[in-house]
Amino acid sequence: MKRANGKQAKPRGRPRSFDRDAALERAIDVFWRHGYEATSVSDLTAAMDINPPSLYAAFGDKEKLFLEAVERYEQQRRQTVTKVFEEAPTAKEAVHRLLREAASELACSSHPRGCLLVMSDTNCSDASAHVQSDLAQRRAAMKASLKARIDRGAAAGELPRDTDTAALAEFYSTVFQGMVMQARDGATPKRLLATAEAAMRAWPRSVKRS
Amino acid sequence: MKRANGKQAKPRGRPRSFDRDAALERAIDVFWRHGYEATSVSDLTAAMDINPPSLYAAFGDKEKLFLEAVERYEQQRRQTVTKVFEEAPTAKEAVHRLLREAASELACSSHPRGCLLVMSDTNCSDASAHVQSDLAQRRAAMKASLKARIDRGAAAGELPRDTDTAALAEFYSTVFQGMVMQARDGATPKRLLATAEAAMRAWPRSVKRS
DNA sequence: TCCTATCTATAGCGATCACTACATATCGCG
DNA sequence: CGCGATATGTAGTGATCGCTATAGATAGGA
Repeated sequence: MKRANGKQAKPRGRPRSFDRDAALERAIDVFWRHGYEATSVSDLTAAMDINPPSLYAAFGDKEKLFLEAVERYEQQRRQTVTKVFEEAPTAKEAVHRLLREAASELACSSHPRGCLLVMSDTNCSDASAHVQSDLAQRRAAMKASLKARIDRGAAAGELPRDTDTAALAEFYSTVFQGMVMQARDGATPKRLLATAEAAMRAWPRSVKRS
Repeated sequence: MKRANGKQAKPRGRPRSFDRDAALERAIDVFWRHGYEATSVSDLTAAMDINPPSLYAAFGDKEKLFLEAVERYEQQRRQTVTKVFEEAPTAKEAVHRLLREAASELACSSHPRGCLLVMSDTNCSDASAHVQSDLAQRRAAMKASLKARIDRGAAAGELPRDTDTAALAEFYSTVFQGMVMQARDGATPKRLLATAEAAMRAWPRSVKRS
């Protein structure tokens, strides 16, 4: 809004007395734990250690804060996924690494369980329809990037010619979202990994003997 | 509570002016759409076409009403699943039918999308921990009955001897929960069916040629 | 008919929701 | 220093939350 030309201007009034980035990280943690609607503004101000007016001045309102939290969360996720997709030699290996990474990450003890993008999309009233459609778009984008990586493998001849890559991408997205729910229900990284390995058995096999 | 001996006693006071079962069905529909926390008592009284005191007299409170709704919902589901498990000749066929039935049911237009047991387990505050643990128990029971059917097949020699049936049950539970989320995001029965078929490719294959 | 029991509708309880008016504090600039 | 600008803490706004006190309505039993 106010920073469009110079990289750092000189703010005129009283300076902010808290670290905006650190506060946003705290907000991500709370939203990650409870989702959008179930997180109250007083939950947020308590976790961020600021008062409501500071929150509203710095982030707009609860919805804008959430969307900014989601954006930052997903930037980091996107970085990981992109790296996995680029470094894996084949589409199968890319999916395999993605699910293995998910198995260890979804039940990691250093942050809340599950995925922020999935934590807010059930148990919601009509009031948050705008937030819901934003999240749905992001999930669709994730599925699309998975399909793009599979298509690359298909173009390289890694898959049977009649493979439905959209269906394959949807299947592995489904497995991922299921793993999120399992992690929420207390699944260990080990059990999530077993599920990931099982899912890889569904990878299309060539008709001719390999 | 009050009806323990005779099958139908003669109530003394003013009779209830609404159909308790029909009202419960309406409540199931609302909870199914929005989950537990995101459904307000006024949402419920509006849908059930009664006033708050009638709701509280007939069902206790919002939590008891939800648990009763879940119980009725699951009784019906359990009936279907039990029938599928008993009639299918093999464990593989049982799982296959279960996923196909889920594909058509989760995106059926005659009721809300998704599964009531899954609709309430994200986006929730600490206040509903009791409800959450009830739902978690029910999901665990569903997974256990799936494992029991697979074990029956394993005992009949349908599976490789070293098969981890618990992991297999967990994998197909994961796929089911993922399908619930996909249905929430607008997946059609056709696409859900494609995902179900993909999941069946992960069924363990015997080492020796069949 | 009157009493008790139960259900019904109205109206409102205290608590919490997302959010903000207001006065005060702290900065750059003149 | 004073002045405008921005941030801060206090203390609240009206709306909604889950839930209920109360009084009137409607039944069976005396």
